Amino acid sequence: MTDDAAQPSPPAGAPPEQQPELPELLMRAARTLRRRWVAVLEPHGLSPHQARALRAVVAAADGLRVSDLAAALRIAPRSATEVADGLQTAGLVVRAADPADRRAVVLRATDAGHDLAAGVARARAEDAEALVARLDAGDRAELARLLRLVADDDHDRAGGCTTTA
Amino acid sequence: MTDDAAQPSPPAGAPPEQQPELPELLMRAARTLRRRWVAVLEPHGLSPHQARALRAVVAAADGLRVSDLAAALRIAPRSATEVADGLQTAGLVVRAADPADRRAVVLRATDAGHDLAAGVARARAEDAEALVARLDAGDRAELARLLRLVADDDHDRAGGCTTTA
DNA sequence: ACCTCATCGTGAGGTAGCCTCCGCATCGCT
DNA sequence: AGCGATGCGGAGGCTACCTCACGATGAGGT
Repeated sequence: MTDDAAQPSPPAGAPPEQQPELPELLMRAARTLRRRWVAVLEPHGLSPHQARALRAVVAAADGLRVSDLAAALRIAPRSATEVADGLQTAGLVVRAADPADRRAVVLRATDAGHDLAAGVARARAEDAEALVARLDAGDRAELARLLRLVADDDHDRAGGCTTTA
Repeated sequence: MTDDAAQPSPPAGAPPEQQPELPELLMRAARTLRRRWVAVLEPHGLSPHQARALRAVVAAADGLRVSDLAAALRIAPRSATEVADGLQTAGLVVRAADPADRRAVVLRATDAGHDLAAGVARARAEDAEALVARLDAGDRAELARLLRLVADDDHDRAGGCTTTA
């Protein structure tokens, strides 16, 4: 009777002994990705979270409410106020009254905000390109397919990056 | 009420844009994984970081120095002290004098610590198994191969989880 | 018209997790 | 010895979250 009870490592010598490694490998790849993403952001003076927020604001043609920003970032509304503060202090967004609802405040990207968002998007695309350049087209498609299988229970659609926990 | 929010990908633009999806997909899969990992940990009352720390302590047969814990967690030595405090408060580790160096403090897992670590490892393995159950053996091997290609510039080997930006 | 309740943004205050600077005991070397 | 280097931890600070409370506003009922 081989000891197979809750044993993380498969019997030595067996070829298929990488399953337990898979999750770790995935986390490692993700870590690599995030490290690069942070590195891309750094020269622009943005945190990953700020970058996500800026992207959301830029994407909203007619302004983004603070509460919508909170939803986009998956944080409490109160915390979104702080993120907005940061972006505003950096001159990337401005607050304006929502004509449709005087309680609300809409965030709108300034020219600098648009420029920075575009620059970041470009830099990020370049970096992503560099990263996946090691894979040929078939591999990319295959990887995408497999990742989709693993990730499909993730019901969120926020793009970009992970925020920590 | 405005459900505009963030638009993930603007289809208009550069033609060859399948790659930008890949990194995002990867991050999403990683997020899924981490969410599950946290869920596994929660009933045990551990944070991901504590779990990593406990694992490191348990793995060190003759005790782990605080500074080594810091290295394992990639945090400042001072911060490792705090992590150790948490584990000690939870009764999972004890501090003892290092017979070889009276400056040093070695952390040693208590029985409870060993038990909990074993339980967590089992739960995690089960969960990981459940997650990759969607893939057949060939897919797993393929995914592992592709992830290795993407992750190879990551020079650390810490398992489990990420945090920190 | 008015009253009530939900919603919006934010001030106040709290927590977790990290950091640096510093001090103290101890090592290792000369 | 003497002295710089090393290992922990106290003090204090930062960031990024959170909840609770509040004033202003919007929307619906009567």
